Amino acid sequence: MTESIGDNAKQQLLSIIERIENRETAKAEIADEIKEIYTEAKGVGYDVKALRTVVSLRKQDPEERKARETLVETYMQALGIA
Amino acid sequence: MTESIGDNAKQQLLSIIERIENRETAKAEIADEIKEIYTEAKGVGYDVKALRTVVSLRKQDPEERKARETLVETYMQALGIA
Amino acid sequence: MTESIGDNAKQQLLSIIERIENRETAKAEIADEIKEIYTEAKGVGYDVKALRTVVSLRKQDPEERKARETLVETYMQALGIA
Amino acid sequence: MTESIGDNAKQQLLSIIERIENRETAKAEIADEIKEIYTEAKGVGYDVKALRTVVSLRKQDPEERKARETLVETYMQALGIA
DNA sequence: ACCTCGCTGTCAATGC
DNA sequence: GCATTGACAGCGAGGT
Repeated sequence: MTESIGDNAKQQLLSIIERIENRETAKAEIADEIKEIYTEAKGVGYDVKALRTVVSLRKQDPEERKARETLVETYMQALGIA
Repeated sequence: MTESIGDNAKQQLLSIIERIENRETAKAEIADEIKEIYTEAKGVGYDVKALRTVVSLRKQDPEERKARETLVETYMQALGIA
Repeated sequence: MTESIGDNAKQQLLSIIERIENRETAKAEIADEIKEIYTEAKGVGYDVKALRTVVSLRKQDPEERKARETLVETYMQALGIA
Repeated sequence: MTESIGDNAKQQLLSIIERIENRETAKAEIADEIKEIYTEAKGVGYDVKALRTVVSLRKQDPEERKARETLVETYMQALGIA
């Protein structure tokens, strides 16, 4: 026997770790790209925070969104806040 | 010499750590209380997520809030979303 | 009947919101105190990040901690990292 | 004039938003892949939490890591914790 | 169905 | 003052 179970285990572990690291690198790169787009947008006059809100709103189901918005307004009015 | 510098240092470090832990415990208790209030509110029919939104809105400066809201709407309309 | 259901509901909602805000204020104060302690410690030469690690380690169950640490070391050695 | 400034602005905004959404989608897909790898590893007997720790440790600069670790141990020993 | 835990996004603090 | 980094809270998934 030229190869022990231990070696196989090591290979397997290494493979798992490297696959994860590989994907994490890719993810980090994309995160950077997103950041760059926001920075660029800011450079031409957009409000980054508002843009983030827009992106977030577009992600949500319109029905759900409307429903919750109404509820929030109801609560706000009950508290005497326009 | 009955007391070394090391002992003083240990005492100082211990004091720091214990003060931090003491405050963290207090903080965690309050966090639990907040959670309980939300749970209780949910029990009598309130929508927790909407309540959180209300609390969050009340925290913000009304002027700022209004301004950003307007901006978001402008963006949304430009995108053809009511 | 001098009071409508609506008024009761308003009172209830206001009570909930105010209780939450009250606790959140208390929580924020404690968070500030914790921050101050770290700042003070930094001022007398402690490494804040290391202190945070110590606080975090002390929070964990020693048994659990030891077990996981061993496992991590096993993995690290399999990967050829001391 | 067949095209107003407003239209250009709309196009620009739409472009920004779509580019962001596009990258966010890609990022979410990768995050899913990472999750899958962990799940798979768990299926063949690995401790997911320990794996995460390993990945995290490998990310850090060895020098820095060693230095801070030493500091943490110093503090721990001063507190009488092995 | 609850509850814990990890992930993500937000916010504030710090360094350049 | 801006950009980066780290702490923190909210959200969602998965396990019990």
